[in-house]
Amino acid sequence: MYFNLSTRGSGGRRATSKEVAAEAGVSPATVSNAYNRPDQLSPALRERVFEVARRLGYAGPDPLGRGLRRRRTGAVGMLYTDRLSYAFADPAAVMFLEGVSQATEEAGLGLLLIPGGSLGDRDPEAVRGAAMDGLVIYCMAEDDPLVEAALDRRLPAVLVDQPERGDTPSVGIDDEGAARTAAEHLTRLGHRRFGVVSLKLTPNATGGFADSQRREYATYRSSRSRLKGYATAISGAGLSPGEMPVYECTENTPEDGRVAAEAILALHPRPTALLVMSDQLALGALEAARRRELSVPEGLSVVGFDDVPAAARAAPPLTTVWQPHAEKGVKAGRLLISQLRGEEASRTEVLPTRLVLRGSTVPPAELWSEGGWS
Amino acid sequence: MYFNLSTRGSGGRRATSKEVAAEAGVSPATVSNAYNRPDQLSPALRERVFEVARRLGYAGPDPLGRGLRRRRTGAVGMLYTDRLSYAFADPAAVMFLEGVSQATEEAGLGLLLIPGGSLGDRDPEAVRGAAMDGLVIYCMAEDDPLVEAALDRRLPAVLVDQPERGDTPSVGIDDEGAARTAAEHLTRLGHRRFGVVSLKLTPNATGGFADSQRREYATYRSSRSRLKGYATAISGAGLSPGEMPVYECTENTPEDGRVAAEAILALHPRPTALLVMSDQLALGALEAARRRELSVPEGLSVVGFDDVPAAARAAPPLTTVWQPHAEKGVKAGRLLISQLRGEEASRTEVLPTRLVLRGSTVPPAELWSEGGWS
DNA sequence: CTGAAAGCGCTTACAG
DNA sequence: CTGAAAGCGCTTACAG
Repeated sequence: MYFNLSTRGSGGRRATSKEVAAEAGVSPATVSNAYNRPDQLSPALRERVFEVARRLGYAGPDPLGRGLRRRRTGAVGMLYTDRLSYAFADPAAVMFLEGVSQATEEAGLGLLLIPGGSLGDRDPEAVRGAAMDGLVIYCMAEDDPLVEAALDRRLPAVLVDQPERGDTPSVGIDDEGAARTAAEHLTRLGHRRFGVVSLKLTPNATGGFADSQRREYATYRSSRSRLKGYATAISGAGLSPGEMPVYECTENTPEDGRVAAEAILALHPRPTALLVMSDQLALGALEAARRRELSVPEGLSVVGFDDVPAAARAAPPLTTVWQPHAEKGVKAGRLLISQLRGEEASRTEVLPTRLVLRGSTVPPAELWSEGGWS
Repeated sequence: MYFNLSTRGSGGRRATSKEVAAEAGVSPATVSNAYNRPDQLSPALRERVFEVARRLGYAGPDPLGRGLRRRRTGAVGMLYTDRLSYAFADPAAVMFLEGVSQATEEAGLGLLLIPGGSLGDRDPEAVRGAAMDGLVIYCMAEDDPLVEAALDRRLPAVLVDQPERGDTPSVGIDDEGAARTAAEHLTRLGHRRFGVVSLKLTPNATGGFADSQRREYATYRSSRSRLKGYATAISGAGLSPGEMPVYECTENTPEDGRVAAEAILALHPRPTALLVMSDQLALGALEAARRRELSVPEGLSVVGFDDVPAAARAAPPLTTVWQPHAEKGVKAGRLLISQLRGEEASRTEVLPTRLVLRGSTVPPAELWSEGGWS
């Protein structure tokens, strides 16, 4: 035995297939065959190879050597908008990941979460250096340099909730249509004064009211499309969307939603309805109303987006736009896997959404006294 | 230009550093230096190399080639109890992952989620073949073959919520003590008849009431320790823990918790208090009580475990054992990273827990009529 | 500041 | 059923 058999990582040097071969008196090819093509050698010889491997502490072919030779890694990557750790704080992203992981696990693939660096300086090093066979690009800003870097890898890829790019397959929803439906629900109830609690419009968002130029040039497609959908509904009701206050949040958390809603509710005249781009934010908006002792829905209607589990359990239960997060993940994963298998994948999948009516929306109080709705 | 410049993955063959070198009229070492050691060549030459690289569609050193040569991948692995996709459905696991990803992202490392295969036949292939520099082993059964396979890799590793093994560092909580405290809270309130809604005791659990042997030989340490803690408290109150019904769930979901609680609440005499091993399960227990029109806490006390966000928002708010999930993840991640850096890591970290008293526990109804507690 | 050589650990035709 | 040879793409001393 000519090497160190320490029991733990850092210290211990692992045996190689070559060493196992030498010790077993066979060629490296035979060791490889023992692991990869059992039919290529006698069971007895195979057992002998394994026996020697066990003795030398050889745990099977090194993934890097094998990967280099075979030109694949057995893992797919995942690129997310924000710092990775934020993804786990966002229920919608978690459901999406659940779907992706279901697809990759079915295929026996690992799922590599790629670090994006801090938001200020997105560092493309990690995406350039990630060992993966393909990747899912989720919710990134159109001008995020990481998208460029990722696409430059020329790996099979799937874009999710992003604009099409080249011939890369994509999956998403009709954000604009869904947002329009949500806003139309409110205009039909008779609301005339709206406020929008918005997700980030650009990666470097600082938060606060967004002017019309900022709204127009949002680089997150979902945010831009939803804004457009809200505006279309407002215009359709004969109102002017330009005057509608849009407060931009920097994080998709109830805290940010609360702050945004507080700012909007301090306006005069006060909006009677809030269009909120996510349920996480909407949960915060409910809290803001509570703090102002403004009851929802009587004094304020709120409509969210996503239909995360907490939406139904909120007080009051939230009217919101349902979208199939997990299914989106499964679809994205499968689309990627079929590319890995060399199958021709469909180009674009647009998944359905649905407005879910719950307890957070009613006609505005003004109409009650007019007797128009009672 | 002597090769194919397709824009998408599957089809396009990527250029190699060798080809870039040839085209630029330099050696491969110089190309490597352009990417890895800018100080080793003139800015002008470096720019020329990049220019050629761009033209040929070379996106930087291939991670596999580089990884093999450098003997590291830039990613750490994560092994989870169950199918990967279940992890995303478990809020406690998600918070743990949030912590791990925070630590890995700080270090610029990827996080590779390793597929475990279906539960019936755990397939160690993926853990043998995963390209990673180290790994976190989270909540696995003691006899899960994947743990063996993972440790055989002799990579730096951290065990979480699992028994110590060799000199691998570990992080966890005092499950037994925390469970005892939870149960003592109920015995002190005067409860005498308990039921336990248990997490899985072994990987192949089929669900249902668990006899004493099964309880004793549970291979999930957390489950076994919590059972022991409950039993110690019960004994301490002069009662016999052996008679206490323990219903084992197969998944950590509200649905499973509901089914378990329904089975326990159908017993005669009916327990006045439920010791539940997770908040997810406890949420289901609340639902079971609701369906029986048994009000909590008046007719039934319930104490959970984990203190996930939904626990505080439940009706009634859940008395439960808080534990620092995210911090556990951060600690595990950092412990792993310090090993990767060759630093000597501490062996074991036991994080604090705390019983959080909320609205789901009161003295048993029997005592009220006796006037002992009013 | 640049290049030639060796080698990271493996697998795959191919020849026997 | 087994082995010798080539090579996957890169980086690192080392020599100049």
